[in-house]
Amino acid sequence: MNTLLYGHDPEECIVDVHQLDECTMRLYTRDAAGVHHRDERFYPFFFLSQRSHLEGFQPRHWIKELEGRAHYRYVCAFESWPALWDAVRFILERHNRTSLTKVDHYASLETISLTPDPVTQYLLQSGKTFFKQMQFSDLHRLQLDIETYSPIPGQFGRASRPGDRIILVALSDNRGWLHLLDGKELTEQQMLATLVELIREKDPDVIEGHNIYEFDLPYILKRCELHQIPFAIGRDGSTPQSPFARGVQERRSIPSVITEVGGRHIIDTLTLVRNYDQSKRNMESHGLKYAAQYFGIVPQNRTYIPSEKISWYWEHDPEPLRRYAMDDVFETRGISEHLSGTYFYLTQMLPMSYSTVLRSGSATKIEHLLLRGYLRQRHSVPRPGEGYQTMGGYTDIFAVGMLEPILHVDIESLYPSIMISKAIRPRSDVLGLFTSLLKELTTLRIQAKRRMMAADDPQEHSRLDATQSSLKILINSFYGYLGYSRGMFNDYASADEVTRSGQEILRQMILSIQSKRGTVIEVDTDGIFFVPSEIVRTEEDERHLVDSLCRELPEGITVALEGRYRKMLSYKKKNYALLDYEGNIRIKGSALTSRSIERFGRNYIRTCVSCLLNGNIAGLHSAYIETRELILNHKLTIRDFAKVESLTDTASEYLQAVEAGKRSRSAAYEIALASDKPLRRGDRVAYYVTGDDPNPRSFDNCKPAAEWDPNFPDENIPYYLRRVDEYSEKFKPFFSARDHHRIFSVDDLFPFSPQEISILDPKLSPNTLSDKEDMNIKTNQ
DNA sequence: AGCTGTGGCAGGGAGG
DNA sequence: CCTCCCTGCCAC
Repeated sequence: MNTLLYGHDPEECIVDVHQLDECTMRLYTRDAAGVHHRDERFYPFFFLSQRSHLEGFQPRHWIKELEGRAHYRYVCAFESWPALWDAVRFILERHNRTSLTKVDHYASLETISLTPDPVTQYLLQSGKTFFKQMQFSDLHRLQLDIETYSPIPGQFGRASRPGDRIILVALSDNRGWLHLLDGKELTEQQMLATLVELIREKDPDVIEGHNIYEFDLPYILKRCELHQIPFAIGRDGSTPQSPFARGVQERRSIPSVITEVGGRHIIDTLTLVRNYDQSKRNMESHGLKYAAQYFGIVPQNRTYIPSEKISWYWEHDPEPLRRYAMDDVFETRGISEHLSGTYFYLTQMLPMSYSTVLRSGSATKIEHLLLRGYLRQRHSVPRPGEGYQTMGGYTDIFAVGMLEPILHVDIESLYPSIMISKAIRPRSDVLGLFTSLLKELTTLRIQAKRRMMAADDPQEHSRLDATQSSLKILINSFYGYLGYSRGMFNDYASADEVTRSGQEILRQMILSIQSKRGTVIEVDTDGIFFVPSEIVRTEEDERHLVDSLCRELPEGITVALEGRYRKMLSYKKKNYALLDYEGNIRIKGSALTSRSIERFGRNYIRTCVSCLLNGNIAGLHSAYIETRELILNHKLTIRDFAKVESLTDTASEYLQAVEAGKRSRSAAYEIALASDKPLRRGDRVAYYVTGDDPNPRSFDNCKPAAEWDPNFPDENIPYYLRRVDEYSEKFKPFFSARDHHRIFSVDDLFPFSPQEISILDPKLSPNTLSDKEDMNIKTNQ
């Protein structure tokens, strides 16, 4: 089983048609009654996107249409290996190809691409790029950034406009090399040719850039095309490719993302930042400048130039622009240094390329591990099961208000621990790889963590930290995979069993804390916030408490003290704020902190929460008054009151849903549709509300944020004042109705005085946990 | 095209 | 007013 984890070398991957005989399958058939029958014979097989590829092919074969498959719709199974080879030759001749090479590993069971793919082939042939036995610091990484010019004032350079061009190419690498190709000295053709030369000469393993997939590379490629210069930067002399540049996408003209080049890896630091923020969720933007500030890697005397002024600077004062470009690549390197190590080490464990590891989700990674095991053992794989998961984590709230002091305990790796200790796994995993993989990875992680603690060398320490955190990501994905509707090995009943056990353990721990005179405040899935009994005074006492909680839980389940806090503001389930002993405040939950709340609202709520946690009643009232004043006097700018929403649907999906009455019109979509830019999935739209109706239908009283003019501010003042009152409503549970009204209202004849106003005692749920459960049972009946 | 899960809160629109 | 439904965002 060990060998499963040391992947990504040629013999572990089904890379080309010569290894096809590693692939076998069982056929499953469904009869009229819907009952599945398993055909006991094994067949050689491959997968096809179109049945027509085999039209006219004589030898006996089965073609079955797959359900729920995106690219490849048919599986073809042959009774014998010679029949398979006949079919392969037949297809090759029909399509005038000399070789078949598969492209991506997700598809390793279902795909033989008819597109020769030198990129992947080269990646797989070049031992260096497997990263086996390599350390992150051994990688030669090169950072690249281009600046573009447009003769039209205030416009960005566009790759396809002949008058526009690339004016600067900034390069750096992790060995300290910095280089600038300058359009004042070189023509664009010369720059592009030199760029190719430089990359080939430097021979990096990895090329990095911020938004390099969707901006720098496509731009460079387009310019190269115009000048008829091959952008042959691959180690095999190939040009960058999109892994999806195959039939279907080309016809639909979906812009393909460039992610692969022969023998090297292309890494977009924008993807790194997005992935990072997906788990942290506290970044304001994913742009290079903000991210560099966020990670504290801004060079001294950093030059900033707004993008619409680039052309002006180039014409009038190019020197700052050169410094700006160099600062960009320097920051790109810093971000990659910070975030890519984890993916690098993951690539050593998964049968995927570096950039695929970066761009794929966690369930895909688990599936690849399982698939590799099945392929090696020449065993058939199941199809995804139908059904749905019915259960999740247990969440509850037992107290609302201000509480102190606070302990936060959490069960370590709850779901993985349950799956290991109860050997919960997909029933379709007949080889039993799921549990052994999970155990193996957990053991490796514990070892890595132990060695990390012991490591003196800071570099060794950070390497081990990256390793263990990448293992953690994998380990935590096993549970999600069970309930994944498209997972070949999914098993909803097993997923329910995991969550059911989790709920049971958490309830047990709540009772345990209550029996020790602790006041439980809020619980969520695997963690509990509570006020310990008064006899728990020292940190020593706290440790004892945690130890005794641990002893009362089942074997294999451990509890850790996750944090200790001075005060907690408990608002609703999954919504609370914490004040630690250093005076820092952490706010959690979509009701209190959310991107969909306007910035002024977030600031206002944060100020109020801070005042509450610090017992500053006067501060609440002045925050209310000041926020109102800002709105009334047009002191806010568009960045403060614009609402930013992201769009999940395409234009046609939205319009259809509205037409069908399935959803109502929404301001964000209407704004996006009205603009001249095409609406894309995931676009973020910033808009504000206009008019003077405090309760407007926002979709016909809204304007794009970009159209707001500070000289003629037309934001809807009554509406935004109403928002302040709505936000103030959130603090109702903390005061008597009278006090709340006094704090959150404008001064009348008598000026506001915080005297005699006090924060209410917390409202404890009158019932114990067991009462609550009784109630639930009653209401269910 | 890609694609781990459930639970929970808030806001907006539509219709009573 | 209220309720229902939908979406977006967030916690874990």
